[in-house]
Amino acid sequence: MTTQLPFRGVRELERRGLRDRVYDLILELLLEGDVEPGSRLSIDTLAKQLDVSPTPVREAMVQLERTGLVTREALKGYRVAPPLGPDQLAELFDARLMLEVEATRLAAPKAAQLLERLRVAHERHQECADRIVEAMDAGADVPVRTTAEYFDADSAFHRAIFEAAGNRYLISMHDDLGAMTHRLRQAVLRGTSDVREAHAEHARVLDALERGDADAATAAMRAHIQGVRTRSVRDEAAGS
Amino acid sequence: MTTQLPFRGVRELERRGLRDRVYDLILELLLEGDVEPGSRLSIDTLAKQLDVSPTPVREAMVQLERTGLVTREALKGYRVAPPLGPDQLAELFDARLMLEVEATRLAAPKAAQLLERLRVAHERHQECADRIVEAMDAGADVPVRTTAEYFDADSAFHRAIFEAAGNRYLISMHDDLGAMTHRLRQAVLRGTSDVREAHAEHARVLDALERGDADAATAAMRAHIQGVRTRSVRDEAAGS
DNA sequence: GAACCCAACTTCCTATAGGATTCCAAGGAG
DNA sequence: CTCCTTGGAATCCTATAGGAAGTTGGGTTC
Repeated sequence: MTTQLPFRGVRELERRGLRDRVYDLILELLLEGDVEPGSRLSIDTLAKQLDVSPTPVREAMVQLERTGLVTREALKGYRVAPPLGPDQLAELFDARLMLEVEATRLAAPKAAQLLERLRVAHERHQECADRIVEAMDAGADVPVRTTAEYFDADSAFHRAIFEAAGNRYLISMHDDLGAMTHRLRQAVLRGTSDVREAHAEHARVLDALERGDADAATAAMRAHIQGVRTRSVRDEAAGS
Repeated sequence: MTTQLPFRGVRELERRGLRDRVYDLILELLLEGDVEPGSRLSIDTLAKQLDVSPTPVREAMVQLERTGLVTREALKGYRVAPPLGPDQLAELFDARLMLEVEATRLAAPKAAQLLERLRVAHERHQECADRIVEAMDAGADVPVRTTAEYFDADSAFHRAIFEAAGNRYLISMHDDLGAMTHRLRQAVLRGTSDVREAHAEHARVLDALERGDADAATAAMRAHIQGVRTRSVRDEAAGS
């Protein structure tokens, strides 16, 4: 029977080198946020901790350099990238604003296939937001699992738009900024209003796309990114 | 005296690992265009040819993956990336259009410091163009050295704008597309009119920036990229 | 007391070797 | 004649070892 063919397909896709798995592990380690910015990332130490040889670790680090999460100095090794300064923050938002608006503009005419997926992501986003607000209102600590799901849902919404735009270079650029954006999200999540506002802004983008109004969609996306920027700098100031 | 300090600074910057040198060599090899698209790039073979061990070659290949010049398949090795298809070409130009226009928009207010450098690059561009036109009119083969200088001058013009824009993420994105753009330039350089038109389009951008007219500058840049796109597809059709 | 120098340790970087996988070609069955 | 199988060669991938550079701490000199 051919019913098991997809199985094989998945298994084929899962066949990845050790380097890729090491990459994922270190990436996860960095995104958890438990590592001190500026601290050294010793190749040999990481290799021992992960119980592999230094070679695949070294390759993963080259790949990680691209994300901006680690910095390299020849003959001196790798370090966890320092936190984003104010100027770097501004540049990141300028770049992201350009990308997201352009992606929305390109995706708008092809909204037909996009909407279904976008609604699913949006609903999941809402569910996660509800859980976070509920936990925050109760004064309890928000579980790491919950915030991770929230970030994932938020990310899925934007990613759907980029994939609908159908430009592999835009997607690549978006992914490159993904790690940085993730670091930001963690910092932004301070109050319940942030969650509500973000979701409402997403809703306006979705609404405009449903109406087929491309200009309104790009404007709504612009407003969303600007909103994130505003909340970021505000929370940045309040947090420090 | 401190007059020799810059010397030390330069020497410090030159201190790079073997991996970086290997990267440059392979990159140069790929940009020369002498390699067949789709052909395999054996790690061990490259290592022997460059007289180094496979490890730094492996690291360089990971870095090269980012440029899009090589593709990797786990456990199967690296290959020279296939030539750009029509759809990929369109996406590349869309992305570049977005980047260059945004960079021009950001750079326009800071034109004061930019203009000097831009004029130098523009003049060098003209000199190179003159030499190419002269050689083409004489029916002689254009030396590789000459075309390389022309590409470099063209690239310097755009790079000056990006650096004036002062956004490290935009610069990074631009660099990522650099390798692909280079492959395109080689294909575009077919007739003397292309050289003249490109230079004239640059002139309009420079002129608008000198007048301090940001809108005109972005419009001129948009027209320039569109012009390159038009010439690319035309030559693509004529060449095949 | 401060700056400089030096030695030992740690870490990075490169080279070499061996196991695992893929590719290709030759041979045999249908 | 076509398709499948199978063996060997080439290649990728990972592990280990040693040389080179950086880092830290203590001692010395001004």
